[in-house]
Amino acid sequence: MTTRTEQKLRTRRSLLDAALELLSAERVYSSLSLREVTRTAGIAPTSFYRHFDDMNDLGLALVEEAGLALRQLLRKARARIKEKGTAIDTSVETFMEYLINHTDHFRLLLREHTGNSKEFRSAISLEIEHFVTELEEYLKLRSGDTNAPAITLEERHALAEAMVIIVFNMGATALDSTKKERDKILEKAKLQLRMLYSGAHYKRNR
Amino acid sequence: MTTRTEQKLRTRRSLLDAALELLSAERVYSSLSLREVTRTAGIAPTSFYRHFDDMNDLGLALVEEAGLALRQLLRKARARIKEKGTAIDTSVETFMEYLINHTDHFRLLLREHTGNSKEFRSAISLEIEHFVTELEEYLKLRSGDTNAPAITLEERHALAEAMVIIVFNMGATALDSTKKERDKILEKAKLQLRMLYSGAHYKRNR
DNA sequence: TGTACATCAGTGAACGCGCGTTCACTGATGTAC
DNA sequence: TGTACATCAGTGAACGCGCGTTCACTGATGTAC
Repeated sequence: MTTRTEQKLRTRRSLLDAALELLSAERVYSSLSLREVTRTAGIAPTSFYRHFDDMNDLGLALVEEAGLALRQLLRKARARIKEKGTAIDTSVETFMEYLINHTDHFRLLLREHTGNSKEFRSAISLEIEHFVTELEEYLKLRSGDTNAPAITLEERHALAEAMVIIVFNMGATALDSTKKERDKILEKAKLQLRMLYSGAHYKRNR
Repeated sequence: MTTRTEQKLRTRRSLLDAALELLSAERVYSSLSLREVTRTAGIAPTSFYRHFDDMNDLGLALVEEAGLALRQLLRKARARIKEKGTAIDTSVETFMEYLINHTDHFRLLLREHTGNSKEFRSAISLEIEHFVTELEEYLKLRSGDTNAPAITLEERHALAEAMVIIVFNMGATALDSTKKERDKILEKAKLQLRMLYSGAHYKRNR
């Protein structure tokens, strides 16, 4: 790679990083301004257009990165479960670990699900749906190993979705919490996931 | 009440309504401008200050109204359950009914949980927590009537919270859906709630 | 290797725009006597 | 009931500000020969 191309990529990176940095508890992506991002990145406002069409375009690039982190997380969690065997605990803990190491990207996924361009929202929904589908398949595969009663396809989908909703909600809450609060949030989420899992498999008539 | 006071209240109302109207799938509260709201309400920008300190102040008034709707919903749901007996179905259906009749207020509660002033976010969290607490107490009361095994206080809290998360998530998804999609979303939520409920009471070791 | 030209990331000036907020005002409504 | 004064919701002009975007430019890097 030539020097010029490398430099361009570095500038692009600093724009992405600047946007991530500006996202915080108080700020929502749609409230970031182009000038603010270039200011934070240390370049002229006009240079922005050498890298992205507009702020929406930059946002989509960030969602893609966040999706990448999410898929990495899935791989990591699967590997760990294979090793340790405790599916729910391991998953939730791995999720929390990623949350802490990729706080800014996760912020985007967990809370920008609303109020941006249609394209932006769909991109995020897609990442989340992918996550649900993966969990669904994992549950299906796993159902062979365990002696739990089989469940229907529809039930499995509802279960996977509910689990993801709980985990993402946990994530959104944990994002702006202290270490101590996070541990409580983590334990609560594990409990809720266990309720869902066993409720899905061992239903009773009320 | 004097004519002048009545007129002032009517103008205030039209400001609140204008803000609600401007909230939609694409817009987030923090992206609304004061001038835009006054324009929609049909008054001069400067008149805004006769009613609210700033947009944040107006937002808080809206959250309060939304909270009121939420408490009404709780009362209605309780009354209906007493009558019909099917707790989960009735609750979810009542929620959906309110969602449709108070779409704009619910939009605020369901998705402005993030990215506004601290005061604003706390106000919304408070309403949601109130909802959780009410559900918790209902579950406690109900536990006497049913022959389900007792659960701990901690479990009951986690259960109530998870149920509210699922219901609110259902609401957020339903907000921008067609009637047909809404019915599917409704049934899925019922299923997920049943999983939670029975999982909480009839746990098994995996 | 050296030279002449092409490319293109980054720039600074400039634009028109909508914003929040202030201010002194107006004129209808309300109140005191 | 009639009059004189007080209140105050709503206004229009004006402000300074940050915004997104355009444009012609510069000068370092890359390429052809």
